[in-house]
Amino acid sequence: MFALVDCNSFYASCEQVFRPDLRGKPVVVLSNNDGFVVARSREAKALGIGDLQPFFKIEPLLRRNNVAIFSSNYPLYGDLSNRVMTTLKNFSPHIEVYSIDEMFLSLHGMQNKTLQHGQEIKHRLWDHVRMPVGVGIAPTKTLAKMANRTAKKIRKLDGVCILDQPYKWEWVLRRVPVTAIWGVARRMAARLAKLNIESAWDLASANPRIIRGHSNICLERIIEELNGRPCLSLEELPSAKKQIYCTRSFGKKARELQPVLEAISLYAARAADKLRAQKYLALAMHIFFHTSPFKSNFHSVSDIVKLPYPTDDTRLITALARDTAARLYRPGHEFLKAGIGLTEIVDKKHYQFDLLHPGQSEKSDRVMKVMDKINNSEGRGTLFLAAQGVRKPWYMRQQFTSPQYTTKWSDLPVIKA
DNA sequence: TCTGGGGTCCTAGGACCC
DNA sequence: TCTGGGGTCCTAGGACCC
Repeated sequence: MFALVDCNSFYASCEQVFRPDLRGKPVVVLSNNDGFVVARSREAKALGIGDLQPFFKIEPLLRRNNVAIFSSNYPLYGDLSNRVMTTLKNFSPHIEVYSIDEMFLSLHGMQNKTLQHGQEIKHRLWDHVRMPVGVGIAPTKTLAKMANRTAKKIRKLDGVCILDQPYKWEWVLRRVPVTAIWGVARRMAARLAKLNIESAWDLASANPRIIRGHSNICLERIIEELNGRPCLSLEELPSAKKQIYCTRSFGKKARELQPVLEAISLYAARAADKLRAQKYLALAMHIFFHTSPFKSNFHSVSDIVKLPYPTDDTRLITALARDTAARLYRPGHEFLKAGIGLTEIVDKKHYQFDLLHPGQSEKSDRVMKVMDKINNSEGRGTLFLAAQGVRKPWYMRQQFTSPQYTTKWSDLPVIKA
């Protein structure tokens, strides 16, 4: 049996942890650059605020209804996510962290008291972290996802849903469209509709081989999983990243080369930081920037360049990223977004170096080590390359950021006596 | 004025090999 | 008359996830 624990409106719930005055009130959290609504408390949903709505379009509605608005505060969310995970480890030795707000647990050998178990998980997370969650329990991950969704939709279930018998999951699957299934979205649904498959149950009772002819192996696995036959296993060890991207929209559109170069430099440095944290080296890099796709004359440039040797040196990666960006840049455009990706990455420890090429110098390693040490102890961005610029007027908008309550000494909440 | 960011996996088709 | 069979690797593009 698998349990899927999914935090309710995770980002909004995180903001409420240190603002209990906002409990029971409408709260929304915006994406980077204050672009979209990415999380809504239940009360905000009740006001008719949809998911992924552009902020500028719904701002009047939010103001009118006194909705609490927050920019994304990832240090806070990441830390609370870790606390949720730590608490869950008391319930099962086998946990997969699927995303920042979702964890799968293996409940092997606990078949008989699953409902009680689910309730305990929910209550403990509220007691320890003040995090409201839904719990779905079923014999496969796909059904556990469905159980979780059901736990949140049907109030009577009180946040916990167990689908441990075929008649139970048949009841649910008959009542939801295929798009309610994990791994089936709009485009797949359109193709299935042509085969007269509309409900999740239609898909569950279809012939996997025939469906595969119309699609791919993923959908065949989904059918098996919907029938209680596990195809997806618990992945306890997070797999190493295969590519590392850092990309952002500009807070103020870039009309000149300078802000583009500064942004590219900053994102190159961030990507290199992540690369070193994973103890990997990069062999190639993807650089791109573009204007708004919502406007006419959409202009987009990109290039993939090889690094001279496998490296994790911020200085080398930044220099090449800047040269590439300068080469791609054409004046006369208002750039909306820029980014870089490290696309070919290899394990630093096991990489076989070229016999005739010395590769990255030890001096480079030492410089990067010092840089990381300072930035880890004094805060990110304490030591940086001047190429990133100092004032950064192009940096993303974050008008409504809450304090980093749990990860920054100066933001620690103060209790008044 | 104003629309996120960071990933993964799969397949088809081309290039190339013996 | 008339041009195999089996395989690998790479890339672009599609689809999906949170």
